[in-house]
Amino acid sequence: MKLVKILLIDDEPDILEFLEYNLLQHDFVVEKAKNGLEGIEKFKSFQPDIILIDVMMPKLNGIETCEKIKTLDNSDNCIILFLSARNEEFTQIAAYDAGAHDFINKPVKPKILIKKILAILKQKQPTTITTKNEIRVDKPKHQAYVNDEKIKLTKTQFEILFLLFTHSDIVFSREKIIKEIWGSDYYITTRNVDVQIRKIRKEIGQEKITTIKGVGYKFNSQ
Amino acid sequence: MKLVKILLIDDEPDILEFLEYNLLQHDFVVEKAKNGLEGIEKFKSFQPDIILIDVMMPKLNGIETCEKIKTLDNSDNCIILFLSARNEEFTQIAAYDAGAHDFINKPVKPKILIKKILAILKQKQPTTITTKNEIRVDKPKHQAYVNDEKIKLTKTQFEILFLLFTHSDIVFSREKIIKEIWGSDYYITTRNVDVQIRKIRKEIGQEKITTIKGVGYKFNSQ
DNA sequence: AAGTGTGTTAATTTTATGTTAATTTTTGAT
DNA sequence: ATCAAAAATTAACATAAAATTAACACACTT
Repeated sequence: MKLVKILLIDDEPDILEFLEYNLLQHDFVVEKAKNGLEGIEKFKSFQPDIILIDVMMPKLNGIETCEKIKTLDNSDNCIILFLSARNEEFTQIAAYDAGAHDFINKPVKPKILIKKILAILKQKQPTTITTKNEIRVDKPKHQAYVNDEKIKLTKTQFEILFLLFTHSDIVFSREKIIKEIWGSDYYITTRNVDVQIRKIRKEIGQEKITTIKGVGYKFNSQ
Repeated sequence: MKLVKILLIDDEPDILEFLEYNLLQHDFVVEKAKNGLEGIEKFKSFQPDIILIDVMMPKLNGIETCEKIKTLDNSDNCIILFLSARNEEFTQIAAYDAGAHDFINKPVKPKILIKKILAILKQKQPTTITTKNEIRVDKPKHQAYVNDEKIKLTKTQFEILFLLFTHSDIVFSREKIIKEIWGSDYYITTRNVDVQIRKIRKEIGQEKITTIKGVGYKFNSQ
């Protein structure tokens, strides 16, 4: 199963530690941020599946941070849960308006928090849509796009593109590609990879995949 | 937009009235049940998108009712929210274990309830009666239409169409289709799926369902 | 200029799917 | 309980599409 990434944003170090401790008991991957700005930066680099964010924070509060994150790429794939000791009605309404998925009252009860997260994950449909420059790859739909235009790729071509795309700038040898796509005990000529790469390039543009002579291929992130 | 059906289960008539009043302000379709047994019956006939259920009820309590509903057909498409004055930890954990999506403390604040429901609906994938291009699928009636004309599909064919239709553009492998329609411990040849797909295509048109060679089938949203 | 690695195209092989018909199972009526 | 009809399932074969290979061209290195 895919690992679930959770970003914690809270100005109180004790709470961060407490939440992290409890989440780590359940194989979640956790990142912490101690204020809204740091949270926004961590969101960009970490690309969490779920954010737990405190409402009351100095400078940028939770709701403002949430609004900001909602304007960023891939925020649709991310669920935002608010934490707060204040359970006044207007705060909660503001949180939902900002795009919150749910509201959790402090003090947080770990068992309930975990249950809630698991319930949410069960609901959440798989997406795995990743965007980079003008290319977009959607695994469940088995569809790649160039500037939002669908392109035609066969199964093998799609899988090779997906592999390179999700590991941008990393060079893959032909042997490595064969191993990843076909499996380690499958024997085909490396020239086959060239042919598939050519067909992918034809669809997404020549320059997107670079050949490193004597080494292999890589997808360029910019 | 598609109408959202909400089933209320609570033994206190006042609360039923109060909830109904507030939900009707927002174009939800509401049904009421005054105990767990009635709730289960209403679930079968009404096929709600969301259930709001009280935990504390005489005879069949909320959690027992929830467990029962979860064993019925289509319960996967239905989100269950618990209402309770008791917010003890063990009650909440039992509720989540029973398949609850969330837990709402009484007294219910209408504005927050509405926000919460809207947030959930935004997350939720489409279900019951949905229309896409010229196709329409009506789950309770077990009937599909092309340009408002009824078409003839058998049970299996309808279910496959419904599965693909409610997850448009997402590719389903034959194995996945078998698992979803027949169940995970049912063994039939994958070729059977092809035959059923052929019959569906014959009714709704060839081009509505695309074959992704080596992967599976998908319903095209446009 | 020879050697190596890659690009490209076309030919070939393999595989997945489409399709039909035959068989088995289920359903529903009497 | 029996039978007929409908549906589900399988089997067999045809066909189209994709994967794979082979062959050759080209660029670059030494």
